[in-house]
Amino acid sequence: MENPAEETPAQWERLPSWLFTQTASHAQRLVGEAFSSVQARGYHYRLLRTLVEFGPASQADLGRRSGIHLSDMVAAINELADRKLVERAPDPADRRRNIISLTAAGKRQLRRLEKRLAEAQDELLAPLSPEERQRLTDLLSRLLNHHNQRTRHPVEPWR
Amino acid sequence: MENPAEETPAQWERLPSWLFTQTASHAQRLVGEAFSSVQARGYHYRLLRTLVEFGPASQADLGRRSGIHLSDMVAAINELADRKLVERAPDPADRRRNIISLTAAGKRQLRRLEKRLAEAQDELLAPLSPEERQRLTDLLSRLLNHHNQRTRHPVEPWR
DNA sequence: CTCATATCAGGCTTACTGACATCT
DNA sequence: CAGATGTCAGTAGGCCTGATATGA
Repeated sequence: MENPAEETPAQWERLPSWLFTQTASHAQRLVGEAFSSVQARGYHYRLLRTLVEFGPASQADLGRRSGIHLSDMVAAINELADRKLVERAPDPADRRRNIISLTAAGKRQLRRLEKRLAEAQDELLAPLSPEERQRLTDLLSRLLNHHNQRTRHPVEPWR
Repeated sequence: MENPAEETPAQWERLPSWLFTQTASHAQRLVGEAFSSVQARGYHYRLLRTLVEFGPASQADLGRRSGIHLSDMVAAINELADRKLVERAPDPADRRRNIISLTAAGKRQLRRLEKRLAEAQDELLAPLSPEERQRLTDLLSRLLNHHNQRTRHPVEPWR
C-alpha cells in the first residue's frame, strides 16, 4: 500500500484523552515557537512573570510560586542570569539563600515574551468564534479545577 | 511567607495554552496509570490496536499506521515481543522486513487495555454532563483538524 | 537534632534527528 | 544508482526522584 498512514483514522483518535493530548501538543508547539523566537522557553517566562508580580525572592520561594521544581531552578536561573535577565545575589540575612531579582533587560524580555504569547493564543484558537473560545476555556477550567483538587490533596483524611 | 505557592493564582493559569497542557497532563496521567496497571504504555496500545484493525504488517507500515516514528518502533516492538504479545517474523518475500503479528495473548492484553482506557476517559470527564462532554470534544476536534491540516501539509506548493 | 536551601546527577515519556548497514 | 527497511544513539521540554553540603 502506498501510504498506510492515511488509510483510516485510527479508533483512538476519537478518544477524549487523545483530543486533549493532541491539541495540547499543538499548543505547546505554538507557544514553544513563540518562546524560542526570542531564545526562551516556558520556565523562563514563568520565572520572569513571577518576579514581576512578586518581586525579588529566594530560589526556593520563586520555584514554589512559579510551580517549578526546586531541582530545576538552578539551571533555569543560570540560563537567565547568564544573559543578565535576572541577578543572583546572596542574602545577607540568610547565607543559604540567593535572592533573585529582575533586571531592566529582564523586564524587556518579559514584555517581548508576553507579546509573542498572546499571538500564539490567538493562532491556537483561530478557528473558534469568541463565544466558542469562552465556552471551551470554561469547560477546560472546570475540568482542571476538578482534577487539581483531587491531586493536590490526594486523600488528606480526618485531622 | 508560609507557602508562596498558594498566594495568588499566577497570571498564566488563565491562558488557553496553559489550560490545554494542564488538562492534557491529567489526561496523560489517568491514561498512563490505566496502562501501567497492566505493564503497558501508550505505544503498546496503539500498536496492538493497529494490528487488530489492519492485520500483520512490517514495522515500517505499522509505524506509519499508528503514528509512531520508525526509530521508536524497534524498542516498542521488542517490549511487546519479549512478553509474547506480538511475533516478529522475517518476511520471505523481502528480506529487509519483519512481519509483526498479534498473538492470542496480545489480543487479550488489548482487551484489558481498552477496558482500562474507557474507565480513564470517564474519570477524565467526570465533572461534565453528557451534553458538555459532547460540546467539549466537538470543539477540540475542530481545533485539532484545523491545526493538523496546517502541519501535515506545511507549505506543499504547486506541483 | 531537624528543617530549609541550593546544587548535581539522573530518571521518565513522547517525539524527533541523524547515522548506518542491509536489501530492493 | 536511489530508495526503503530496520537498528542505534542522541536530543528536547517539562516534571520528577534521590543524594549531597551547607546553614538556620
